[in-house]
Amino acid sequence: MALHPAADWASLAAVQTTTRPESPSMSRPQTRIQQKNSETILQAALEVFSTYGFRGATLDQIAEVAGLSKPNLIYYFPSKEAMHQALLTRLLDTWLDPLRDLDPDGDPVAEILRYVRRKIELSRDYPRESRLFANEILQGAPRMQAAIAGDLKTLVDAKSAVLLSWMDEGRIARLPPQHLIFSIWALTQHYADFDTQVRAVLGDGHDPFAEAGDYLDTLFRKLLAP
Amino acid sequence: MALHPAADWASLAAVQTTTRPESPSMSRPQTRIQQKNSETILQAALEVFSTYGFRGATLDQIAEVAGLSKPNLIYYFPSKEAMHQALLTRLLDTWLDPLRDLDPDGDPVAEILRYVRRKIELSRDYPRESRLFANEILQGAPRMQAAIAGDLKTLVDAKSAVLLSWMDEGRIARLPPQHLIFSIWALTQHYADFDTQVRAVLGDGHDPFAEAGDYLDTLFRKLLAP
DNA sequence: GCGTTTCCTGACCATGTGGTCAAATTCCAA
DNA sequence: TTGGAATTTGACCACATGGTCAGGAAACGC
Repeated sequence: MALHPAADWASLAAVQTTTRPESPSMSRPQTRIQQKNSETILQAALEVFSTYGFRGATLDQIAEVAGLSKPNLIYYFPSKEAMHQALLTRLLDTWLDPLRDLDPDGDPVAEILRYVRRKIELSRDYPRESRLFANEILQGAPRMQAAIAGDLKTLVDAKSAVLLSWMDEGRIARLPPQHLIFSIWALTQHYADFDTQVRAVLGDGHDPFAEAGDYLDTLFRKLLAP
Repeated sequence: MALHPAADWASLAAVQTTTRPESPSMSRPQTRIQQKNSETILQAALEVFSTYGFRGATLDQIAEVAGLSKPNLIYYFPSKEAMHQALLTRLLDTWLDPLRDLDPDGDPVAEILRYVRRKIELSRDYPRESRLFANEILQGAPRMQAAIAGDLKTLVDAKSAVLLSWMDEGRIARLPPQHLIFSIWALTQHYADFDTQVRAVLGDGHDPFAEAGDYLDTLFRKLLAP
């Protein structure tokens, strides 16, 4: 008799700004149908949210893309809000993983270039996720404030310390570490978020992401050279 | 007896994807009241559109921000669409001006750094405009396709040629010129579009735009050095 | 096969939304 | 001061939207 079987409420706490009092922590089993349909719904929701933002997206549209009825969506997720939350939660991990992997014991330039490369690959392979994130931040991060000021800031602070130590050792140029990280985000996500513009300006016969990979490799090599 | 007195239809043609057949090109006079109110409305619309995107914005919200009644909005602009168009049209000029000013006869590095500085200032002083633009492109530029593939591409092509000639003369490093331009856009607009994130990560006691100005100056100096 | 749980949907509802309209009010030149 | 034009708005409309609900259809354990 469990309502909204697929919604993994426990995992939402991470992103939620206001804490829910209850969280029934219901029957976890997840049947195969549940697995499949909630995934279908999330993919459709990602498609629509990433294009129109939270307010601009409609359940009817998501239902159409998912090929399911509107009440069926609500069977799996209690609300539009919940779909959005589920997407954001999942997104944040994917997004931060590459930065987490920055190895303090590795070669500084190689580590940073590897991070840049992985971020470009994320932009190429998951542009909708990138746009979903961009939409959320553009709107002032109303549903991610906590995660940004919390997990994300903590991680950036930690990695900034690593960068600073590399700079102190003279292994890379001395630069404001946070802004260095911002520039990696800006440059890589630009190719996903502004894809339309990039392609229109480049015209035909270009592979934006391949070119971006080379260009950014050069850029950061020159920037980081002590 | 002119309806929608403030809407400057002639100027909209530039951005419009589908060409309007008529365009009455009505009485241009523009009374002081018209001037004031249409400006108030556009400011309010900018505020709301830039935050929620076109579909996420509502006339009621815009009316509330403008301090005017909803029918009064429609008295000045025939539709929500028209407000959006008016904003985009105005925006594009402001946005491209600094790039237009890139002087082929000036000192290459100085010219590019000046462009970067002006773009950062735009981000600092007109963040809403930047976000409006970002929102539009994120959604696939449904209302700016023509302008992007037209005016903007033309301008970028022209300036790319200038950059290439500078590279040929060995005055700046050889780089793909379009991507060089993209990186200027990405890095400068990031500070307006992702302001929330930037501030959350930096924490208190920072002046994001001032720091960005210095950082980007360094970045492009190193990047452009032959 | 059968009872129970899971899954699905047509019909519906309250509210929000873009936009209209007739009438009221304000502005301004003669 | 007054008459016509410009400006403003309350009331309204058709439609879209998020979400509900009662009941039907599959799926599953036995």
